[in-house]
Amino acid sequence: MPHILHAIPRERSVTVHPEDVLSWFATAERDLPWRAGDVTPWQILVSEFMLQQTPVARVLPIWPDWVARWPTPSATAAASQADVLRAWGKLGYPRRAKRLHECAGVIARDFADVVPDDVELLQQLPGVGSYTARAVACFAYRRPVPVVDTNVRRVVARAVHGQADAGPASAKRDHADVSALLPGDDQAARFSAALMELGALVCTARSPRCDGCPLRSTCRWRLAGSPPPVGPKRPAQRYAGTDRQVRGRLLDVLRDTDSAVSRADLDLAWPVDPVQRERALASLLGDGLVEQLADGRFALPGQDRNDSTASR
DNA sequence: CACTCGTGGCA
DNA sequence: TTGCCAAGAGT
Repeated sequence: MPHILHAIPRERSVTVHPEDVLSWFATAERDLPWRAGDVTPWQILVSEFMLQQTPVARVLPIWPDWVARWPTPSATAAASQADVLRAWGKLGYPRRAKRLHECAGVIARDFADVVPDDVELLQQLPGVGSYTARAVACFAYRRPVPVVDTNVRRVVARAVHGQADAGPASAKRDHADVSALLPGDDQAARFSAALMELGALVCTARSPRCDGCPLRSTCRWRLAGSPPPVGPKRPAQRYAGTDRQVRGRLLDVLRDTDSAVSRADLDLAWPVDPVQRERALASLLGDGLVEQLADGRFALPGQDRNDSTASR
């Protein structure tokens, strides 16, 4: 008997008991609007697009208005890209808004306006990667697939591997890690939501609240004395002065007006460095987030331009 | 694999 | 103040 036990590698012994996480979740779950019972798969997909690299608090004021205005893929696809970009506002990474618009068109045209429930099909949609495909399959269709986001990877890194933070993402290993924890029955989907919630509320990147953690008695990282992260940390990404900031400024000008704007108007948005400004504008045109009209002015793609200032 | 791509809040 | 970070995807 002891012989068998000793043959089990430490890494693989159980440190996460699903029932502990689920009972914690029952009391700690946030009342997020996209978790309500009458929310459709499409509306859940919209929330996942918005939540890609964007905090919940910033999505909260945008999502309800968005899904009320465009409740289905076909309704979304029928909107102009300009209206979509304006409704997206300052959520950031506006290419997501464009991909969401494209995604709506594909679902409306190729899937009869019904969001697929299969991970492989979902992942072929524009803007839908491994995480989002699994999140929709799980949260919208209750499929028992592993859902691995940055929160889950951090919880697993700590509780299972005893490391302060997760290393670089590795789809195969990450999915295997979570699959090993998933309760095999109809609790799997709820468990995935609970694991994400635990990472978001308790097992946070900075100053985790271990006192309130349902895993505190078995967490390998805690049992090891909460050692600091090992290895080199990636240099923090800058924003001030980057092309991304310039793109943001240019797009901000175009979102704020119903009419097309001249190149001189765009110059005002980033006067200091014309070379960088032109590079940013070119990249926005290349991304299809901005278009240039025949008269040389610029506008969000597909917007109505019946403005009286148009030169004839 | 490494890099780009927004934005704002918080320690 | 500045650095860190937030339900990633695409190239």
